[in-house]
Amino acid sequence: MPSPDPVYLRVAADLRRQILDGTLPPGSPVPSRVQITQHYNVGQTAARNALRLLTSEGLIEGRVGSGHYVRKQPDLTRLNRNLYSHERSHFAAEVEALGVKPEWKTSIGTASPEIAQRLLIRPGDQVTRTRYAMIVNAECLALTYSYEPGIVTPENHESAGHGVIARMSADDVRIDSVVEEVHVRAPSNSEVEEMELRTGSQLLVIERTHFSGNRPVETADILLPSDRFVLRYRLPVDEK
Amino acid sequence: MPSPDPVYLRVAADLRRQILDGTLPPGSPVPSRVQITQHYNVGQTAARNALRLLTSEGLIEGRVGSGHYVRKQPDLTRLNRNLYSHERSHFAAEVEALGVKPEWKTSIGTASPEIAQRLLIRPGDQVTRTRYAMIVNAECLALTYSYEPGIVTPENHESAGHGVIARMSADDVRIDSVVEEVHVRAPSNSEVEEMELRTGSQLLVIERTHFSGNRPVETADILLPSDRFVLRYRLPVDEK
DNA sequence: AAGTGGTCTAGACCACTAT
DNA sequence: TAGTGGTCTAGACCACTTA
Repeated sequence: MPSPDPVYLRVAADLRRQILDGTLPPGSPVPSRVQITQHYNVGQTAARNALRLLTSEGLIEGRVGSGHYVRKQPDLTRLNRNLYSHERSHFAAEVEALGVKPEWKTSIGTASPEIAQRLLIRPGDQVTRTRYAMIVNAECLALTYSYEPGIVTPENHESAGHGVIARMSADDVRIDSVVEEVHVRAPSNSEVEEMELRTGSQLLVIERTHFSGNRPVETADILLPSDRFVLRYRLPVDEK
Repeated sequence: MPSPDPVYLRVAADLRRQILDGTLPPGSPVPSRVQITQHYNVGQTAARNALRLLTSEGLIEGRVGSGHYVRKQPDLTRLNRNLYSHERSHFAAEVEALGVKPEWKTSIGTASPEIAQRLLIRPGDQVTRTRYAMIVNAECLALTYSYEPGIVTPENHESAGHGVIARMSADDVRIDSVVEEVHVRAPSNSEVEEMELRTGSQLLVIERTHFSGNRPVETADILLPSDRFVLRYRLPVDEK
C-alpha cells in the first residue's frame, strides 16, 4: 500500500477524517503545529501546509496565539431571491429577516468605465453612489455598492431601504426586469479587513441591474462572504 | 514611510501592480522564486508566499518545471438561467451554445440522507442517478449529478439531453417551478483532478430542484469551476 | 511564562520543462 | 543540463492568547 502523496496531504487526510467522523467535534482544538510535527514525525512546513489546506476547505480556523479549532457548522444564510415586488425592496426584505437594517452613505461621483458600460452611459458621467453595510453584532455581513445615473437627492434616498423599484415608481420610472449576474472572486485587502474574511475565503458577488424596458436605471455590486451565504432562486416555468 | 506589512505582501503588491498596469502582460513569465529572492532580497519562503497569493487571486498560474505566468483574461462563460421552458432543456440549451453535448451515464442506487431530504423521500429509497460531464477539447468544463426517485429506464433517459421538463411532461408530470440554490465550496481531490482545477480554486455549486406542485421530482448538483463561470439570472417583477 | 499561529531564512530533493 | 515549481527539514522571531 504505497502512499506516494505529499506528506502534508496524508496529515490533512487524517485530521479531516477525525473531523468528519466526530473524533474532533466542532469547536474542539486541532493539534498544533508542534504537536503535529511530533505525532506524525514531519517538519513544521508539512504541518503548516496541512493546517492551511484544512483552513481553505473551511473545516478549521486559526486564532493567532491560541490555536486552530474545528469550525462550527458554518450556519449558511439563505438569501431568497425569487421575485421582485413593487411593494418593497427585495434585498431589504431579506436583510430585515436577518434582524438588521443596513447602514448607508451616499456620494456623488463619476462613472468608471465598468459602471458606465453597465448603465449604458459614458465613462465620467455623473452617478450617485450609495454604499450599504449590513451590520449585525458589530460585524459586517455584507457590502453593497449601488450606482444610479445622475444625481439622486438625499431626500429621495431616505427611502433607499424601501427599494429601488418603489422609489423609482414614484418618479414614474417603471422597472420591469431585474438581472442578477453571480460570480466569485478573491477579495481585496480592504474587503478582507472590513468583512473580517477568513484567509483564503472568496467573495460571492451579485451584479444586480434594474431595467426599465431595455434601459438600465440602477446597478449594484452585492458582496457576500462565500462561506456564509446561499442564494436561492425560484424560477418560473413557462406554459409551453 | 513605514511598511510594517509582511515581506511577501510587499512583493506580491509590486508584482500585482506590474500585472495590472501592463508591465507584465498576459502570458508573460513572472519572476521565478530564485529571481524574486535576488531582486527583492528576501528568502524563498517570502517569494513562495507572494506567488501563492497571486495564484489564489487568479492573476498568475504556475507550471511545474517551467515557471509562473500571467493568466490570460480568464474568459468567463456566462450561463443564462433566466427561464425554463417545456420545449427543451435549460442547461442543455446553454451547453449546446458552448458547442458541446454532455456525456452521461445512468445508474440505479439508493438515496443518501441529503438527497432524500431534497427529494422528500426516505434515505435508502431507490433513486436513479445520472452523471453528466460537459467535455470540450478533452477538458471537463462542468459536472452534473442528477437524482430522480424510483427507476428511470434507459429508453426514457435517451431523451435526457432534451430536458427533465419535456421528459416528465410525456409522463403527465407537470413541472411548474424550479429552484436553484447557489453556493460555493472547496472541491474534493477527485473533483480537482477531474476538472483540472487550479489549486485554491473553488466550486460554484447549483443545487437545482424541479417541482411539480410542492413535490420535488428531480434534483441535481451542477458543479462549475468558480473562476470560469458567471450565472445570469433574469428575474420577473410582479405587477404591483 | 508558556504555547500558538503567522511569518521568515537557509538550504535541500524531486519530477518536470526547456534547450 | 540548467532552471523551475512543489514540497520538505531545521530553526528562528514576533505578536498574541491563555493561564
